[in-house]
Amino acid sequence: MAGITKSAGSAGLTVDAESLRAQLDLEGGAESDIALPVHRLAQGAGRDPGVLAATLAEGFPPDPAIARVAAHGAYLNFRVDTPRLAAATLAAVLGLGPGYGGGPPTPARACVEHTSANPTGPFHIGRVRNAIIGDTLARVLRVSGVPVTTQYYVDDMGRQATMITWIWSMPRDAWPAPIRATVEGEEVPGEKPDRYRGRPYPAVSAYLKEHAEAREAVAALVRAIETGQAPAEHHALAQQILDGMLSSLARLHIHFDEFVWESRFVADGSVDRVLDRLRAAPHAMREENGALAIDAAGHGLPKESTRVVVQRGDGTSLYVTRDIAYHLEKFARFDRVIDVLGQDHQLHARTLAALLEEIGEARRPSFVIYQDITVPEGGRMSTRGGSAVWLDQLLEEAVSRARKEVLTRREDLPDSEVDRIAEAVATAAIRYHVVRVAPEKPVVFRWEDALSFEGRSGPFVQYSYARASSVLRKGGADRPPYPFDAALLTDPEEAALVRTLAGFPRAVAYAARTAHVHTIAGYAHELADRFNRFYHAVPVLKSGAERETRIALVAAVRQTLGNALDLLGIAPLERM
RNA sequence: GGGCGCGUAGCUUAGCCUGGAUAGGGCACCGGGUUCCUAACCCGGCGGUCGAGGGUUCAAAUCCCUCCGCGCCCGCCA
Repeated sequence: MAGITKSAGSAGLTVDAESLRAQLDLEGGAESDIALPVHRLAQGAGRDPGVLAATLAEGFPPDPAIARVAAHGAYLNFRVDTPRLAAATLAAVLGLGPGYGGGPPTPARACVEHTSANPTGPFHIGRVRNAIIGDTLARVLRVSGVPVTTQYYVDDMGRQATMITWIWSMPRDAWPAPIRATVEGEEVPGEKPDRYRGRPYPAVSAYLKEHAEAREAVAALVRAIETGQAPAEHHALAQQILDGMLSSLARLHIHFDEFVWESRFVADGSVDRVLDRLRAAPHAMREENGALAIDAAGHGLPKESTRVVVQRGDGTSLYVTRDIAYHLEKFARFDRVIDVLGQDHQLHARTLAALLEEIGEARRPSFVIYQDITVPEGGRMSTRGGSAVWLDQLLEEAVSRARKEVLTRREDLPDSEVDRIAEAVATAAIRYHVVRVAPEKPVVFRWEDALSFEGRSGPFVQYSYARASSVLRKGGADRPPYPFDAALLTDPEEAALVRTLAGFPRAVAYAARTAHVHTIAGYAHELADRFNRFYHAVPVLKSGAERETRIALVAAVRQTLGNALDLLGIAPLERM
């Protein structure tokens, strides 16, 4: 940087280092590691860009970090000094270990709320994107130095959960026939509770559409729950189904720090306090039947959704109102509040923000919105339409395929090890497949894509990690120290690998700043890819004087790959 | 109708915030590579009007406008 300003100075230009920095291309191209297009400078000075680039290259003072400067057309290309970069990078990776890529601790506490699926049945693929994005984001923020608490908001207040209680609190012979049919005949002993208890749900939902008296019964139950008169089994049913869903998520290495039950905000009076504030809000209005609404026009909501009802005519609360209470609590405990939401909740998010403004609350959550996972036939995955694929089904299929893959290449492993590897490979494939796409892009669920173990996949990264582990193992270099002489790393593949390694902290910082966690998946693939190329091009254990140094490089790759896998919630494998 | 998002080779995806040099991967397809550290790998090839049109700019996949197509939402559901 200083070199450029100096060179520009001797060429008779004054340049602002700040604006110059913004123009630098840090990724570089085929010819460079760092590039500077000089068009803008040339234009400002009324010079010819090509000539100016050449002049600047000529006048560039020697810099130990820069091996070579050359003008190429209107571009100034810098090649960094590989040994120097390698020395710094290897020292950082090997010195920091699991901490490489992370940031210093920061005091601002964050809450990441994600998943929060209603406890009404098994977890399906349509919901898994939320869980994977949310969990990955929490991991990325944590290593970036942010103290993160993850929360799962359990809706035990709404109609959905109430429908489960309604049906299960009735004696079985009192169930309407079409609903009863869903649990009879194919009842499986020992079936997961989410599956078993969720079985009647689609039928109940359909039944209610046709039967007003059943709808009224459910509404009465909602009122009872609201006033603390919930049937004894209400909470236990929700907990059972939740436990079933959580055991599936646990296989994807997704866990939560806290579970926040929605009913709490009704029970502790905070919803009432929110309603008091809403009643006093500038745009509150009372509907004919006693319902309370807010005219939220002027808060930037789309035209036809400005009248927001916050309390039903029968006095019961609504989801958005309870959500305000929940957010007020989050604001009291955390400095940053992040909600991971499907795009179908987009309007809810904006409504929430509008209502927070209505009651004079200055703070807002930030939202990570992702598009749905759809089925190939079109449309979202639906339990009722029978298009839902359960996460458990996907896991089962993935494990069975992974097992087959392991067995075709490893006959030497004990069964327990095969199982362990198959499970790890299966979850890697699923997590990677879901997280690799930018959240704003829609994803169509296809079995063959979700179960891919090669190319741009989780298992590919795991494989590279296992390969690096194998090299270290065979080289008798399982543990530090890893002495190295960076001056020996002169092969182009080594240089490229070092540059990729050096880019990890930047990749993590970017993901943390933008919540675009899919970029970590891209980085992991890039590093694995570079390592595989290096592996094929350059001998490690069979090399001569470079052996120690290359072993150190492999150790650094293994460490960084491991750190990236950890961010993705994927288990590293020493062998596979 | 309104709001939000998306549209990049046969399929899939990165890049868009912060405009720069021949738009980067993967799958599929074609051709190679294993007496050698794990072939879930590597090398080469094929394949692109970056949805369409206009504008801004020395320079547009990227910024602005219009249009087209697809998805979601517009409940006293969550």
